[in-house]
Amino acid sequence: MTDPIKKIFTSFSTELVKDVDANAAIQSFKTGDVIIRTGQYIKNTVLVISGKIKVYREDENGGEFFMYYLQPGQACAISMICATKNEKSQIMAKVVEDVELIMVPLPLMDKWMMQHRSWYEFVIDTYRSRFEEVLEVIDSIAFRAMDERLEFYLKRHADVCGCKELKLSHQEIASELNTSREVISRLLKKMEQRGIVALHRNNIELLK
Amino acid sequence: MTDPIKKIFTSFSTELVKDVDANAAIQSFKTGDVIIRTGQYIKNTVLVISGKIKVYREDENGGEFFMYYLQPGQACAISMICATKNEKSQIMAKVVEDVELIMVPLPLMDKWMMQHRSWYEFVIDTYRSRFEEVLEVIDSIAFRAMDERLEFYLKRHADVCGCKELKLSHQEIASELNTSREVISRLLKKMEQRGIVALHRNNIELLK
DNA sequence: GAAAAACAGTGACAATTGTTACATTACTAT
DNA sequence: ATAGTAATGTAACAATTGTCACTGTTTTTC
Repeated sequence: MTDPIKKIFTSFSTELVKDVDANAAIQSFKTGDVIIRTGQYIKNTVLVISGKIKVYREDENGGEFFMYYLQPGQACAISMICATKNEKSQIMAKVVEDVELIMVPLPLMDKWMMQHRSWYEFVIDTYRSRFEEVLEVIDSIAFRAMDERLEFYLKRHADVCGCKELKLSHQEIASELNTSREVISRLLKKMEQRGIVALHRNNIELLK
Repeated sequence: MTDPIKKIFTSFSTELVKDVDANAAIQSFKTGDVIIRTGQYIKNTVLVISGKIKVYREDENGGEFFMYYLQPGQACAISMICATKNEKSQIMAKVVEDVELIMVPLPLMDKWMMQHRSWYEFVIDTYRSRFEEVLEVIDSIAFRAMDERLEFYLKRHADVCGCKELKLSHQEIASELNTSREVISRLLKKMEQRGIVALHRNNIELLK
């Protein structure tokens, strides 16, 4: 197991990798699985070895607002933050591509901060990059209308999947931007007319 | 100087207070001063002794979206995050009530993490509480219409000032919610009709 | 292969928010 | 006291977004 950890979490020191290997459990989830629900207690810090996870903020009425992706080599900042205080999860995380996760038990997360410089830096860097990502999300909702938010949304998805073909239904996009399907259909049509996308069933092709 | 630090940052250990006292500079700012601008490099972690600061996210067109307050006993999470990586500020911070700040130089922020357990916990707790606050902000914009956002905004301000009389102009509120004054005037009038507020010049009185 | 379910397109209209334009009121400074 | 400025009120209209109703198409299921 040491090898893949070393490969994916390149900044980890040799001793840290050993410690991870010795103490952390590997867990697998399938596409569609919900790893953490809002309100659940978090008992582990989650590191992603393979696959993809989408992180959402939920509201009382069942709304699921998409915030960001978690990818191999990354960790869930919320799980770090909550873990240290044994708090409830403020977010919901759903698997969108089968994942293998390293589950680091709560006490170790804390202990390693003092023992391993590279863990400390990884954690701080995770905080920083997530905070920045969340601030960008705020930008997009606070300063932008739905058409620009949609473009921002599609771009982020394309970046993560590394391709121009997004396998998303209009309904799915609408839910994740907290609007209605009709609005998304309308805006996508306009984008198609402007030559930015080509629309197919369950498939949006980015042309630029 | 030791005394006020001890009093305000109650979780700090005696040794930490000594270290802060010996190494950190105290700096004062007046109401209206901008402490950090977007894009500026951050060289210190900022702790608030007295006064109040408002933290904003800016866009290219001069929009200033209000995110949260910083109050005595709190620290700027962004300044911690950026400091460790010597990054540019992603936010703008404005004094709304004369402040005294402790400026902790970048290298110490890091060093103390290893040396002082109480500093470590303070930093982690700052991350956590800011992250949670920012997630709540996302809720309010992602899931709520302007009328509810306005109520949320007014409530937060009342919580911080600890009073029912908010000294805010409609224009000010509009800027901080990134909408127009007319919209705010309109919504406030409706709230007045519902008996939630009483409107005066530069003064909104919360009735419930 | 027929029925059901999921996906997408679209027109009509409602509600909310943004914009323009101007009036009125209340403070401020000299 | 008066001129000037800042703050607020408000009507009318535009633009965006949300909702409803209905259509057609593709995929899935039995």
